[in-house]
Amino acid sequence: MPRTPVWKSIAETLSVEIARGHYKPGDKLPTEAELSARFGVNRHTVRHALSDLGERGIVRSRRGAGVFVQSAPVDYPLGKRVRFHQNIRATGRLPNRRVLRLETRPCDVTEAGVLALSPGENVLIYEGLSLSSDAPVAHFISIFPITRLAGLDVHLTQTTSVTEGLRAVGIEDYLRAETRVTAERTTTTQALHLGLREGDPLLHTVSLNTTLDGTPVERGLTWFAGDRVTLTVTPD
Amino acid sequence: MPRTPVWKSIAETLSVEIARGHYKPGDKLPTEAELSARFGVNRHTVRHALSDLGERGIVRSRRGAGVFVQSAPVDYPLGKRVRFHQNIRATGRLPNRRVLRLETRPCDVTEAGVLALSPGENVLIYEGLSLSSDAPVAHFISIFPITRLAGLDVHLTQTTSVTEGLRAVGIEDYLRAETRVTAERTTTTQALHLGLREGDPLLHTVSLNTTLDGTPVERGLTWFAGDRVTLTVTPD
DNA sequence: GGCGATTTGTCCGTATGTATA
DNA sequence: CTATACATACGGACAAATCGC
Repeated sequence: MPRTPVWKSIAETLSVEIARGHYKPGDKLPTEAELSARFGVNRHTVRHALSDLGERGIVRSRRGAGVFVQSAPVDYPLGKRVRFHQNIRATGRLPNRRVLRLETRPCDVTEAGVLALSPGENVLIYEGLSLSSDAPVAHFISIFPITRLAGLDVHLTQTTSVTEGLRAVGIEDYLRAETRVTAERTTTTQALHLGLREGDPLLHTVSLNTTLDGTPVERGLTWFAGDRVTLTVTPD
Repeated sequence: MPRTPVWKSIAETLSVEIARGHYKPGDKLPTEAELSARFGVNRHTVRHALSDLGERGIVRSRRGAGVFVQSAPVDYPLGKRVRFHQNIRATGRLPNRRVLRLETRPCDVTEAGVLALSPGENVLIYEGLSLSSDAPVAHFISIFPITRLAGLDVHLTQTTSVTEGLRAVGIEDYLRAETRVTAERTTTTQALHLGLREGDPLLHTVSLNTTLDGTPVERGLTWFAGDRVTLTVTPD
């Protein structure tokens, strides 16, 4: 059983403290000397941890000045309305999407049940990456009941916003009916897509969006990079 | 009369041992080689039994790692009121807690801010494990403003329910003001406590409970075993 | 701008445990 | 079993960049 290296646990500790907001973007971390005193290790070991955080884009070091927090996790509120573009823009970042797949195929049994479709009815599969200022924060697969949303596939090739795509096919508003959250490990391909290392933790959500009258419009599967996103729940 | 296949009786034996709690959720079963030695059959026969258990969702095998008991994850709703004992009981399991620490110390700056305390005022630290039918599902640290909840420490030695403890000091009801969710990896000690392997993913929540008039009564840090708990969010 | 203290970057070396050929 | 390679961790020395006075 391989023991986890000291430098790795230090990197994890610091990354969590940054994620908690203990150190905010732009803040200067303690000096390498202070950190090595705090963790009771050699300065080189701290440097190893810091260089790891640097590679992940979490901190950046400036010789003679110090090590500074580069990026903090995005706060991602789960409320009545969950809108990716809005959520990202609210943190002062630029939302974007990279499409990996856009295809139509017959639904399976669970999809039929969740989306209230007849067995074999077609669904639109929309898979891609969610970017926040060019940094990938999530891998998503959206499943739409295309038979009720004719033309959505075309609109999704023209806009990166699901909300806009739905509006173009007549859905003015929609609500988040349920979100289920679990923690998972990255698969190899997800690690590649999200720029993580294999086995890094992910927040996996399974969600259902419906129209105001309760008709399902989207089943969403999303894998958020665990150290780049904080889901927030605030009952109204 | 057709005799029951060997693989089927092996599957039945293992399934009973899991149900008895001999192997708890998250536990690693013996290797296929060990099992084939134990039952005196070929490894392929054991594989047949394990694949049967896998199809029934009782175990899950991970290449290169082993075969693991895959309990159905507990649904854990995050709403206006979040109550551990109620949530677990609602799934037909038996809730319990194991106390690791119960101590009073002066609060730090973040605690003072969150709990609306003066710097240096005392807080009660309540750390332990949350169990669902004896299987550990979470590691928690609760921080209470003990100066406003005199006697809570005594009551928490007599009940495992935070809700009951708070009622005993006059808090009849309390609300979940906010929950923040991130994904992390287990530390070595957490892996030991939760019966997970080092690096396994955790759901980490940071929460705040307040009285009806908004006075903070508990800051909670909780680490849920990622594969044993599903947090559910349903806006009212 | 100059100067010195601070801080990171880079190099030298030593020792240990683990995996692999 | 030996030999080899690699990752980890520690210790020290000095160069280069930065910042405050």
